[in-house]
Amino acid sequence: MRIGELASRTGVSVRSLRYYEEQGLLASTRSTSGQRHYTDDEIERVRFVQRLYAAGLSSRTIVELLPCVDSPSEQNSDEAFGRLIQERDRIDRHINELSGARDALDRLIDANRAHRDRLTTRRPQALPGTR
Amino acid sequence: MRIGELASRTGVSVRSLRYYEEQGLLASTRSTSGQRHYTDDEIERVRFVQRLYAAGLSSRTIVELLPCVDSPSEQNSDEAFGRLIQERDRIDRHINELSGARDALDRLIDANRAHRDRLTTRRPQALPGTR
DNA sequence: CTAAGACCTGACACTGACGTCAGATGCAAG
DNA sequence: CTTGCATCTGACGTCAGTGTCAGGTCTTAG
Repeated sequence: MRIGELASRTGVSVRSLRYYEEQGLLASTRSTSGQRHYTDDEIERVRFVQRLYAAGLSSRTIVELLPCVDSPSEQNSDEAFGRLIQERDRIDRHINELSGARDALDRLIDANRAHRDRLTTRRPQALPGTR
Repeated sequence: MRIGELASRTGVSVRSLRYYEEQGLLASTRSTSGQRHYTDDEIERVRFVQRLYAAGLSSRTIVELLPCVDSPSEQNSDEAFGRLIQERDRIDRHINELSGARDALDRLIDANRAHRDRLTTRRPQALPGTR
């Protein structure tokens, strides 16, 4: 398939796909005229990359752990494997941060809701004399 | 305290503190010569803001829900309260995304470790307790 | 008083993933 | 063949939080 189809099937913009290739995240074969062609496998690849992006990894970091993705059977450089572990742990810590922030918001929500409820129980739903 | 002390006590750069003020996230009183002065309360405020930044909220968004932080006892605009709920849910969804990514990395780690173990079982010394 | 260091404002630089535009070429349909 | 859309490369724009520099003022120790 060509780049437009890959874009629409993954929900990723054409611009981004070209960027991924530029960063070494995505490969394509080229027709004689220079147009990119992809196999269905690339769909998975794009989704995987998207997922890591969403998890806060940079393209540089993703590139560094691609050896573990593309040939886990070979003895990949310890560097790549180390990155993998490192990023997993970073995500773990990030999840904890987010949980903390969510809890803080939850407390705020409760505090605010308490006051709101006091209003709405006295005057059920909406002020009658407004306007 | 002055801005330098607030910076060192929160671990946030002086530049950032001024930026926070510019964005309406942080208040300061000014001495006659124009220098910023803070009370201890601002330490908490800065940490709160940092926490929300870490959770992916933009300064604009944080500003929008500050009414709920600063005066939860008043009936704040539904808009601010709505934002609060909305951001809480966004964080929740983000946590799920991250969990998915982490699981994907875990699977990769296992796959790679399997091959590595085959090497390391021949030559002991391995990674003993690396989960 | 003086020197050093903290602080002030204002401005520009940077990063990274992408949007967007321009100008050229490719390709399928009428 | 032509028309029109897809694609190509290359370049510049964006956004947000922050670094950093310049040129000036304030504060405090000695």
